[in-house]
Amino acid sequence: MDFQEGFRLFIENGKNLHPGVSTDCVIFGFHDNLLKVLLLKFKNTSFYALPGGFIEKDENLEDAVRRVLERRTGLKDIYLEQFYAFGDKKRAYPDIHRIVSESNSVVFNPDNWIAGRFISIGYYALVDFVHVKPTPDVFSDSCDWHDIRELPDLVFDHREVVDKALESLRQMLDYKLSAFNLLPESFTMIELQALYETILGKKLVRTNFQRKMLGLGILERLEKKWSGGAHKAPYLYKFNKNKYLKEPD
Amino acid sequence: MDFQEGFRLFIENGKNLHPGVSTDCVIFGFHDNLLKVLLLKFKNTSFYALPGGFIEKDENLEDAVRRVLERRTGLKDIYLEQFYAFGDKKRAYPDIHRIVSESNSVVFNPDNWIAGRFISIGYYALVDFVHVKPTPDVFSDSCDWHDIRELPDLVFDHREVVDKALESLRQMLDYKLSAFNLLPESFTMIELQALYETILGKKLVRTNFQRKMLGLGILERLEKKWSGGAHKAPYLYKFNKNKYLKEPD
DNA sequence: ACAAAAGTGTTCTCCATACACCCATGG
DNA sequence: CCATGGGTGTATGGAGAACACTTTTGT
Repeated sequence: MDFQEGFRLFIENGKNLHPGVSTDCVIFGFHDNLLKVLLLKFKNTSFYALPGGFIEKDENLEDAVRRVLERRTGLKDIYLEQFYAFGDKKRAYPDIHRIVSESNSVVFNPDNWIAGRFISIGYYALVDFVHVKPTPDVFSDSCDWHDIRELPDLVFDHREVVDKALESLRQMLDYKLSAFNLLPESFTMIELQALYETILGKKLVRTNFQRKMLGLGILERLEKKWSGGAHKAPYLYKFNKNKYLKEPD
Repeated sequence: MDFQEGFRLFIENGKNLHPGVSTDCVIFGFHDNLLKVLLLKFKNTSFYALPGGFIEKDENLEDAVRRVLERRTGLKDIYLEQFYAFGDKKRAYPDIHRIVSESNSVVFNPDNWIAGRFISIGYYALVDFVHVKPTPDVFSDSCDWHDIRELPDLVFDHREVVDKALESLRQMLDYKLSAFNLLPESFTMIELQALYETILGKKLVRTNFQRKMLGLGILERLEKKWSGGAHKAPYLYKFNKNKYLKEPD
């Protein structure tokens, strides 16, 4: 489906949506020791934006977010945290929607509901990079990972949304032990440490980090890995959800 | 103004409001060593509810909350934290609105916008109990403090909202040092400790508590207090905002 | 004198940090 | 052998909890 037809259907569907509210998703992934965020680029523009969407009239807020996530990543059962509701009165962007529309030969009506103000609920998601199949929507010509330290300019207030998401992620890292959701099913200690270092933006001492992680009693050691390097093969670990659920609170 | 006229005007004003979104305010106060919450009781019913409201079309989300807070408490410049957005699809309560209306001789139209679903942004506020003048709105015959441990049944999902607010308050207590907002300008160490104990729901050791608080370097000691008891008068302390702003982050 | 408030000292545990060092193993 | 991974030991410092004890001061 092309942009024009997609836009027509999208706007028509407005009457089936819960009014006044949108969602923004900061989807974090981890690859090559870099923390990445999934961004869409609007067709025929250089406008980058976070994935997001709207809530259907008979749909739970979180389900609406999961629907968006599944479409952009191909994944169900994603780790998700709500982190903030953005409610500034300036959150209406008719100009951007107009430019995007006109860049795709669509005449934009400024009375269109999409041009109005939305209060947006921000969620961040943690996904296993290798399982994600980034999938653009009809309005985007790309859906790609971007290093969080080198994001392009973002439309709307999405830069602020990303910053707040990262801040929340950092704060919750130890408390919710959510980092494992960014790794594959099995991973090495070195990989886990690299992930923590990347998220927190600082070096950690290997021995202490390993003691701490193993001390949590939530890791299960599997067999060895690799036969590539000229050295000892690292152990593989797996996050044990059962052990995690026993302890906290 | 009576309920009927108020209701008519309120409903008419719907077109000036941002659609689909409401706000809920958990206003905490501290008195007689009890943590209290401000509740409204709908006129001629036994329905208790949190103060809350809607956002005007050209109004910031947080400003909308402050507008409600000022009307219910008489206070500006209230300490405020957003803690959660409630987005369940079942958040529409036509029956309750109908009963409230009919209890006040208003014929309720189920197509009325107020009967629809709202996504509600939850805020908690911390106020100085003695400065608050609880003020009911046209739909309420009382606006009163209630001990958080003995709340009456609440309408809508407001019980869940209160619980989540208290949880957030507890988590943020040390991090944001927000408890001082629940006390008068000046207070004694004993009062401060009682406040912490009430919020956290556990006893604290006096000596350690005082060392910790004084060690934060954010308290300013004033002159003495009292001449009531047959004993030494306690010091009065004041929260020093300047010292607080220097340290954190 | 008494009672409440305030302060000091000490001990323990737990945790994070830091660093030195050893062992294992695959080529 | 040596590079990498994995592990132990140990010292330090800080926070917090527990408790004993002293000092201050208003009536």
